[in-house]
Parts: sequence; C-alpha cells; structure tokens
Amino acid sequence: MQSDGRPIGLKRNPIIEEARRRQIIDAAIETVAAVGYAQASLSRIAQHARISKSVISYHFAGKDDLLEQVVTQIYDDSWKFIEAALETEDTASGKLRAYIRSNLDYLHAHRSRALAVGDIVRGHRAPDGTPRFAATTDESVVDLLTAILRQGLADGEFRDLDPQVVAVTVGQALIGVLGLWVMNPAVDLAACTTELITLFDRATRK
Amino acid sequence: MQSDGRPIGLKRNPIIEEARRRQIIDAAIETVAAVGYAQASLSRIAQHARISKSVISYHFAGKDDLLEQVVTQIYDDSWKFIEAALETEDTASGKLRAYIRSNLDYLHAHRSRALAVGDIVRGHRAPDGTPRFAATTDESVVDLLTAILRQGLADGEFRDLDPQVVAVTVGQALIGVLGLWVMNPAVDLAACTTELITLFDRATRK
Amino acid sequence: MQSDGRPIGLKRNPIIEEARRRQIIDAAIETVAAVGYAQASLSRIAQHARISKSVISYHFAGKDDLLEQVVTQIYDDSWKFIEAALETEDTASGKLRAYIRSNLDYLHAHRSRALAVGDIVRGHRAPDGTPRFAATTDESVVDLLTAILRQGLADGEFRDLDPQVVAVTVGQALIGVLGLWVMNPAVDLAACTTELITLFDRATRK
Amino acid sequence: MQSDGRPIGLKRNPIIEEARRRQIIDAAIETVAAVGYAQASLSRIAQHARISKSVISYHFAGKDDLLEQVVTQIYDDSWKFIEAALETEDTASGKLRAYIRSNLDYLHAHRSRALAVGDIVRGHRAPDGTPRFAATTDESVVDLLTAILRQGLADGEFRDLDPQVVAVTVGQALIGVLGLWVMNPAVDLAACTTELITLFDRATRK
DNA sequence: AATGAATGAGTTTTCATTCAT
DNA sequence: TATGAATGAAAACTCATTCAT
Repeated sequence: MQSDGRPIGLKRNPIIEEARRRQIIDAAIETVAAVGYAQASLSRIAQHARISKSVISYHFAGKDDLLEQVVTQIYDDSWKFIEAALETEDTASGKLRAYIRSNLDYLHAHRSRALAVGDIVRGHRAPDGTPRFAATTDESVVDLLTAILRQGLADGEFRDLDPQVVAVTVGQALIGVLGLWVMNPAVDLAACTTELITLFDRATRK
Repeated sequence: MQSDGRPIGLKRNPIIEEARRRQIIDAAIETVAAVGYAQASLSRIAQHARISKSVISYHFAGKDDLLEQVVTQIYDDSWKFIEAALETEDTASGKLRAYIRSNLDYLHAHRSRALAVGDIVRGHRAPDGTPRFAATTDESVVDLLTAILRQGLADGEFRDLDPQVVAVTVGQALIGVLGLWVMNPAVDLAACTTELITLFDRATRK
Repeated sequence: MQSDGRPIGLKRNPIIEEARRRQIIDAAIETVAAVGYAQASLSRIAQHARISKSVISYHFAGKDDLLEQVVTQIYDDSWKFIEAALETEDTASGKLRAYIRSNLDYLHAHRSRALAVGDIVRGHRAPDGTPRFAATTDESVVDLLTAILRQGLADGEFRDLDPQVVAVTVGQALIGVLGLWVMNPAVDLAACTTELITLFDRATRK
Repeated sequence: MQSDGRPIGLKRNPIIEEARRRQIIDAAIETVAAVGYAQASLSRIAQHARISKSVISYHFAGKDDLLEQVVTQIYDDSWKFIEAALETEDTASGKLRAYIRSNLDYLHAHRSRALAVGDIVRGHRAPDGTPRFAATTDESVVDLLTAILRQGLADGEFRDLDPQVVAVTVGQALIGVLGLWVMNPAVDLAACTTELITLFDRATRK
C-alpha cells in the first residue's frame, strides 16, 4: 500500500515527483537487466538508484505498481519511436522493413529496456503463479505485425502466408538477434538488421 | 549441500533412488511451467510432488543441483528425439526442415518442459546475478543450426546468407511459435510447423 | 548479509541505532552465558531481547558480525579497566599483581561476559570448522603478560623463568578460578584472588 | 531412541559390537577436536568414521548417549594412566609433580582427546541450555588435586595455601600449556612440563 | 548387524511492506 | 517529501531421529 504519509491535497510537487518516479523506473530497468527478474529485489533497485528503499514505497503503491509502470513506460516509449518510422512507409513490405529496422535500432539504443521488459512480463506473477501481464505486451507487438501482414495480403504484396505465425516469427527473430548481441557485444547488429530484412523480404514476397 | 544423511558409498538402491529423482525433477518442471521460475520454491516443488521438502535435500545437493539436472535431463531427452529425425535426412535443407519439425513435435508433446527450460536457463543465477547456465544451452542449439546452414552453403543449396543470424532466427522462431501456442492452446501448432518450414525454406533457398 | 533494508548512507539515527546494537549485543552475551554457544541461536537471542528475529538482521550483517562485535566489545571494555589498573604500578611484580586483581575484579562484575567470551571464541567457526577468532584474543592477553614478565626479568625482579609458559599459566589460572566461581557462586572470589596473587608472587620471585 | 531392529537376545556379537563402538567413539573425538563441538554433527562423525549415519543410531541410543560414552571413555582412560604414575610417589609434592607430568604426557599422546573432552563437557546441553555433564568432569580432576594438596598440608610439606584454588590453578595451567602447544606445535611441551613442575614446586613449598 | 530413505523441527537469511517521524 | 526502524512470512538448508528392509 502507498504510504499514508503521502500528501493528498495540493502540496505535491509534480516535477520532483515525476523526476523521482523516472529515476526509480530507470533503476528498476537497469537492475532487472543486470541481475534478472528473480534477483531484482526492491532493495537492489533502491541501491542502484542510491536512494532509500522506502522512497520506492512512497512513490509506488508496491512492487506490482512499480513493475507495471516500468512495462508501460517501455512500451509507450518504444511505440512512439516505431510509430514514427512506420508512418514514413505506405506499403506493407515497407512497413515490415521499417518495423524491423526501427525496432532493432530502438533496442540497440536501449539495451537494458529490451532485456528487462521480457523478463518482467514473463516473471512477474501473483504469489500463486498467475501472470500479472499476460496478453498486454507481446501480443500488442504481434497484433501490429499481424495487421501489417494482413494489409500486405489484402494488397496482394505477399505470398499466401499465415499472418500470425509470420508475425510471431518476426517478433521472436528480433528478440533472438538482440539476445545474440547482448551475450556477445562484438556481434554486428547493423549487419544482422540487414540480414533479417532480407530474410523476411524473401520469406514473404510472392 | 546435499543432506548429510545421504549415503556416500555406492550401495544406495538405484531403483528407488532413480524413481525419486525423476519424480522430483518432473515436479520441478511442472512447477516452473505453472508458476514461473521466480515463484518455483523448493516448498512448492515438494508440495507438487506430494513429498516433504527435505526429501529434495536428500536426493539433490541443493536447488542449484536440482535445476541443473532438470535442464540436463530436458536437453538430453530432446536431443535424442531431434537427432533421430536429423539422421533421416541428407541434404542441409532436409535437415533444416527435420530440425524444425522434430523440435516442435517434441515441444508439442512436452509442453511444460518447453516452458520450464527457458525460464530456468534465463532465471537461475547466482545471488549476485551471474547466470548459472549461459552458454551451455541456447548456444548448442544455435551451433547445431549454424553447422547445418554452413553445410548448405558449402553444398550450394542455400543463398548467400549469414549462418549465425539465420540460426538464431530459426531458434527464436521456434520459441516464439511455441510461446504462442502455450499462451493460447487453441493455436494450431501443426499448421504453424508447416508455415515455419515454408518460411525458412523460402528464406534460405537460392 | 546485513538486511537490505538497512540504510547505506550516514544519516541513520545514531542514538536509537546504538541503543539497539547494545541491547542486542547484551542479549547475545546473556544468551551464550546461559545456554552455551552451541545453543545460542539468533531466535533465542531475539527472544531474550524481546525483539523480532529480523531486528538482528537489520542491525548486524549476520551472526558472524554480531558475535564479532560481542567479542570486540568485551575485549575493549575489559581492557580499559585493566589498563587503568596497570598504570598505577611501576614494577613488573606490581603490574602482575594488578593484572590478576583487575582481571578478576572485572570478571567478577561481569560474570556473563566472562562466560560468553570464551565460549564464543572457542565455538564460533566457519562451517568447515576453521576458527573465526583464533589469535586475536587469547594471544593478546598472553602477549601482555609475557611483556610484563620480560620487563621483570630485565629488571632482575624475577627468577629465571620462561615468560611465555608463566604467562599462559597465569592467564589460564584466572580462567580456572573464574570457572570455579561460575559453577559454584558460593566460592569466595576475593579469597581466590588473594591466593592467586600470593601463588604467582612466590612462583616468580627470586 | 535405539533402533528397534537392535537384537535383544543372544544373537549379538559382542566383539564386533565393541569394535564398532570404539570406532565411532574415536571418530567422534577426532571430529570434535577438529571442528569443535558446535560443528560436530552426527553426519560429520559418520563421515569421519566412513560409515553410514544410521550405524551410529544402531550402536548408540542417540547423540547424548554417544557423547556421554566419549567423555566416560576419555576420563577412564586417562585416569588409568595418571593413577599408575601417582602410585610411584609417596609424598604430596611428589604426587603433585607426578600428576603434572603424567597428565601432560597423556595429553601429549592423545591431543584430540584433550581438545574434545573440554569442548563436549562445556558444549553439550539439553535443548533448553541445561548442562548435561556439569560436575562429573572437571571436578574430579580438581578433587584429586585438592586431596593431594590437603595431604601435603597435613604432612607439613606445603605452605599455608588454599587447596582448592591451587588445585584449580594447576588444572587450568595444564590446559593452558596444552592449548599453547595445540595452537603452535612448535612449542616444546617437554620444556613446558619442567617449567610447570618448577613453578608449582616453588608456589607450594614452605 | 547394517543402512537407505524419509521427515519435522529448527537454523540463518532475505524480502516486501508498514509505520512513526 | 523522505526515510530509519521494525516485522512477519517465506526462502534454502541442516540436523537428529525413525522406520522398513
């Protein structure tokens, strides 16, 4: 529960509040990326942010709330970036290429977010094991890609493919290439990006 | 540490011993599949196996040991299945198809193993966040696929592709499709298998 | 590990902090004195201090840390007392007498400390049996006595004796007499003190 | 409780039984000497004896029983040795010298017993902290020495000393010198023996 | 005579959370 | 707005003991 000491009325300073919230969210992302969801305790997150543990309790209702905001933040943020890239393309194949490229570019620029978000979505559950995120997340990516692929099918751009399966494949391929690069930073992510674009171009065209 | 009650010598009864070991390993797999690595405590695993917590300590040196044996068991088991499928093919493209099919077939038949193994490999770390499995696992899959793809390149079967990137893509595509099916068992995994085979056939051929 | 709840910086309240630390250290001493090192669990110590078990984890990094501070505290404390007594004497024989008397007086006033410190120093070890205190403790007493005896030899006050053996003998005699009194509080510790002073006076003079 | 499987009637083989009992007792002594009472679990003792843990349960009613027999064994054994030495002397001062020498000789020959016995007597208690050995042990040594000293007083051999205090001092001096030698095997125990004999000769004579 | 298997009680430690200030 | 202090629940693990064979 959020601390009762939290002011209810007018005294809140939304600027400081927001800065702290961001700082804590960033620390949570870095911590999960570094040690994995299962080892990412509030203590460790606080330690990373160089703040007291109770500051987290003050700004967030609890661990659930924090992680929910972390995930939301990352999805919103990445979506802004990808959306802008998609808007520059009209054809489905162009959008597919733009999606792959913008996605990898974003992940390239925000490695820890990419690492953290999957871990949290998969790992964060109720004490009884019930997922706390489920469909909200991966599905939105798959849904977007599915929509692009359906458009391409309708426009006659693509061969007769199953949009959902290909969408999932694209999504996971991105994660896979990212994982490769994360484990071994020597991997040339730009080259991988080109390779993936070629691969799915061939895999989808008539 | 393994419970000190554990006999040191060779005289232990291998039948009961092995049965219990399997029972506990299976319970661990089911538990991780059901509630996720982070929630899979020894208590819960014991509860699932309907045994006392300390029976686990008796048969395994600790949580590390148990999870290591779980992963080993799954990898060994699936490898036997896949290996047999690969041996029926001579060409690289045939082997690629066989790999995709046998892998999905195995996962289809052992859903919880598929769910558990990734979670454990990703989640199980030292207290300081250092991975405990890392290379042993995903790499071996990627290495196998890379070898198949290299053979295909040498034999002139494939277009000029980057074997490692494609290998990773294939591996992750499998995980992705599996994930799709796991979240939504209504997904037609057989259809997905066919789709993936087509996809990577097109993506790799000249 | 110290509970992660523990603030890292410098801002902690030193008054409450110190009070609790002392309270816990005292409870540890009383508990070890009452039930012996091997039976002195953190539970029992917490019970004795009438606090929750986790308060100990909050203020100390662990059992090791607590016991180390217990021993340090007792040694520092007793040393202050003995040092003051030694400073009132110039001759070696005077210092020897002062050491015996002040030591027994201190132990007489703090029976549980006397009981606990030996038990902890002897009993507290790494899981593999390696001592955790060893030389730090008994040696410093022996070293002090050895120095006094060497001074007496140099000044021609004492017969030709082996300073180390006599030092050990004195040290152990004190422990022995104390043990006698501890087991049987009816023993007249003051009389024992006088007796020991006479004994070692005779044993060392020319 | 002793295992119910223990044969009650005539089938026991007292020779094998006795050999095992001794083996286990010896292992217990070595283990306590090596790692200290608090770390000397039945597992570790069994490991040391290279037998199964349950063999101990078979031959002893429990840990209490085992440790009691360990202590009894050591006291009986050392007493035989010391008694023989005392019988060669008539005067109290001769007996005192003989006691010191024979005691140190015995300890010298059985270092682990010397280490273990004190640790067990001090450490072994009921779960509530109540001692399990108490007076039985150290007292018998002190009683013997006290008797010797009383005889010397009665015969006019000694100065007017407090027999109990001196007895305790002698006993602890022996332990102290032994401890010195145990910590640092380079210490010349024979020289220490001579030194102690001189010391207490001077400390007690008229 | 011996021992593998099993277990419940108890160990230290970590954690998310609450509360008073 | 912030945080030190406290706590109960639960984690992994160890131990002496019991029991069936």
